Amino acid sequence: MPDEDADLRSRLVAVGVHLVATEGMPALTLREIARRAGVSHGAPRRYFPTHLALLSAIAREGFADLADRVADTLRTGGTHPRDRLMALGRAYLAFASSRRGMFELMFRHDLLESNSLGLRETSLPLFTVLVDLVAAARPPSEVPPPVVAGALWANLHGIALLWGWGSLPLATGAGEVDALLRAALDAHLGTDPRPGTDPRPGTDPRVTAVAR
Amino acid sequence: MPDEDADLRSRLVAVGVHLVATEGMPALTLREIARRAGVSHGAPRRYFPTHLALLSAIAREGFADLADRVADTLRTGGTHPRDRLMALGRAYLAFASSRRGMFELMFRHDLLESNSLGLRETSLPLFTVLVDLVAAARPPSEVPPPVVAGALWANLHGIALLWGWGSLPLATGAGEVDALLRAALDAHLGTDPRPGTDPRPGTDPRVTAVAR
DNA sequence: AGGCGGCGTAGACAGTGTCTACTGGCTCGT
DNA sequence: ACGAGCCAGTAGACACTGTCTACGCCGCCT
Repeated sequence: MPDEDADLRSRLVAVGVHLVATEGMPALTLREIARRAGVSHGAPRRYFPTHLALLSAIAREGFADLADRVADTLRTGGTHPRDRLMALGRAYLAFASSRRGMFELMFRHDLLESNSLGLRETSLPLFTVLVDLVAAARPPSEVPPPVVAGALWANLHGIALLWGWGSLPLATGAGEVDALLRAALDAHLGTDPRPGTDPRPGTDPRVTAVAR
Repeated sequence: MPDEDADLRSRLVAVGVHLVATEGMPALTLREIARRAGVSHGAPRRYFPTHLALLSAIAREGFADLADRVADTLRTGGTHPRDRLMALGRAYLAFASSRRGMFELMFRHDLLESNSLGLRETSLPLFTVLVDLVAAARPPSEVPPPVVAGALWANLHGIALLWGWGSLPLATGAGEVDALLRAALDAHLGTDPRPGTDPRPGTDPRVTAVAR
């Protein structure tokens, strides 16, 4: 329930965040948001010149949320870069599955393409975190860390998508997705050289945190 | 220019294919398609109960096109599974970038979620091709080929997406994307053991089956 | 010949995003 | 203290969209 006595601008994006979480992305109508905010359908125009601008503001909130979750996960996670990367990946996938509507909204092409909205800038700090972790977790190589981080992110995002709409026909369980994630890490960073870490997929009890 | 004297059903999807290629996905309005097909806006309802059904038919055409391209690429490509996988990846990325609107349409969540449309079944043969190639290209391991293929596909799809809207801040050139693709292959299959042009002995490319 | 069934038309309806004309109330300058 | 101006929000119009329903028209079959 969004704050009642705040300026309309923040109330609108709060309503939007609440709405996309409960009703899904197609419910993010300009008029519906205005309705739930208790104003007429023309009111948002004072603060957002177009519908996409409002959606972008809501999506920015989503990026902030994701960044917070990743930060929390990294704070409570292990110290080894490998573990931190695994935690980051899990947080990413958990976000994609629990906040599915918001995730869709965040990566809508027509939002990202309108570069005047600063969405790319919003998603960039997350990427730098990933780059740093990759640089720390990987033995030095000739291929620069940002490329590896990009590939890893692409992999992560692809897993989130394909898993999201169930088009990974064989790896549908949460544990299998975790295996997929671990495989991705092994793939891009080389297999984990640490002894005592069981590389067998599916045996990690922390996996269940990802399930919807 | 779609065929003039064909049954309306195929004319509609032909118009849709042409339209999404020239004007982009938001132009795929039911009324606009009907307009370009020279019929009234209610006519498509005879053949497609809803707008999404028509879009799904168009998307199916896209999947068929992608399968054909992949088949062509595999036919003219090298014989080593590694080369074939690289060609497949390039074809996938080329499709995603040249037929961008169609690519968006094909992977729209609301199309994929309506499972009664058989889209998942349409995209499955492509996946099996990938699985076979992965099985042939990779040394035997305890992690099953479908999982590796899934991870590879996720990686591929993620690259296509992130590259598509330019959110891979550092790898924007076509050559760099190719490097990203090669890195993905190295990552999921292990680094290419072939030194130069020397084909690896013992691994015969036994996969020639193609989709459709 | 006549009925009939399918194909396409035309219009209504609710809903959308954008734009414009218009208030009501608040602040601010004099 | 008081009128001017301005600004947030209202209300309605407009061109769209997708869906639904009632209606003709043409050809086919018995």
